[in-house]
Amino acid sequence: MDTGNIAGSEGLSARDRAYQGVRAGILKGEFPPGSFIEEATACEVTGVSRSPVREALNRLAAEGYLELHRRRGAMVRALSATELRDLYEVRLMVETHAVRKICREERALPAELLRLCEVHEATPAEDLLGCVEINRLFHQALVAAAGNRVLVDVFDGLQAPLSRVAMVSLQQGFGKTEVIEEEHREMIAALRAHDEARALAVVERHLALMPRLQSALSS
Amino acid sequence: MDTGNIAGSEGLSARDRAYQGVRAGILKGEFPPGSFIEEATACEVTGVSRSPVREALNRLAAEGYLELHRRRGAMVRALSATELRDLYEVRLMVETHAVRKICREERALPAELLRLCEVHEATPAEDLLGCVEINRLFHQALVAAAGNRVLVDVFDGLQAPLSRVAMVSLQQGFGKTEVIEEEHREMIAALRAHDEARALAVVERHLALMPRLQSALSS
DNA sequence: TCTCGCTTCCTTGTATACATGAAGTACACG
DNA sequence: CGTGTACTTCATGTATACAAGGAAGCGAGA
Repeated sequence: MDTGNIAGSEGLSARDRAYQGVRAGILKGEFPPGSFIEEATACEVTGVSRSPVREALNRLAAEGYLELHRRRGAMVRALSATELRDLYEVRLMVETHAVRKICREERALPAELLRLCEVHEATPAEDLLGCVEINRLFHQALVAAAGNRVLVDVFDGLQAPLSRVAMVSLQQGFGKTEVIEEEHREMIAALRAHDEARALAVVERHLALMPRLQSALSS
Repeated sequence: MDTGNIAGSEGLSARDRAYQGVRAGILKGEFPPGSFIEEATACEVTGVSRSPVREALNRLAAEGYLELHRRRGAMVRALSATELRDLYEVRLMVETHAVRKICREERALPAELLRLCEVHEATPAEDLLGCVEINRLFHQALVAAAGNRVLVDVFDGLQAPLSRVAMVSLQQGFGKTEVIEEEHREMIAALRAHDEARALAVVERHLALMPRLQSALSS
């Protein structure tokens, strides 16, 4: 039953191994959109039995990676252009709300935001995965600064499907990482000054770049 | 193994029976907030085995009813005043966004909205569950009219935790159902006229009533 | 009597066996 | 040759058996 110990799987529960294994397979394109993942297949790939695999598939379905058809199995969902647009519209709504709240209530900015900028600057542009993660953390911290836990949960829920295009986005050369970092700094400055109009402008400009990759969606 | 056939459970999968059974227990207060629900208990209550029960508990945890502690079990979550406020803040954000979009893009209103008003009028005020459901459907249809599927998903995600207080809310006498229906009609009129300011005012007034029940939250 | 440690039990986590129902195929009939 | 039906097969849905870890209770020693 030992499949050779996936790196970093020490101490993780079988369910988490199954989740990460299947998720990675989807992200890498080993399970192309539209294809069905049978439980037995997921078991072989991840090296765990059906019980944890089923829980993992359920979770992946809840996060939008899969579509569960009763007695048919788990189909890998394709991200349609429409859905991508909808996702970014909601994301813009969430971040806009967060920024407005931060400015109006003059909330203190967490040191985390500035720290992430430093980390970003110190990260080589070649490290795509690293930049994507830092960018995600920045926006998450921004939303968290609004002080609404539910809002953060909603934002996190959007991240799962968006993570599927984030890497593609950067690989395709959209959103140069230096530009992103610069805009993050500008955002911090605007928020510090409680300049709502300017902060909103930055958010809109920053997020407007993303949906362009609709054209790169054929994968 | 036959526990006497819960009403309306014909044809439902064991997982759904488990889900509805445990959920009903939480809503009815048979599992008070803070208490732990053991899998074996859920099995006895719902009459299914542990496999579907586990899936049901996972789903309930994802919806915010339960809090899963590793190797400790499923604790019934209490809705704190803070969380309730956060939920309504996000809900207001979502509905505001939907209303703005409907007005600006001059979207057609689905006949569903008006139909729900008629149904609401025809429903006796004593039928609390019915009124709650109609109200939920109205707001869901309103959000759906914005034409963003992801937005609807987010809205639906808010409903699960809010359903726990909706009934209490009406029982306590907040939000007389006639007032609610009248405001729904006013909302429709404003949207028809693409009167953004008026529609937004109605939304805010309509939702502002709800968080008052924070005081009735001790249950 | 209090505290430390061990043991035991009970819970969750995981694996596997069994049931059920659907989909695909092959054969027979029109 | 096309179509319909019945059978076979196989994936999912469900139940149960096994493993492992933690918490509570009990006992012994200080």
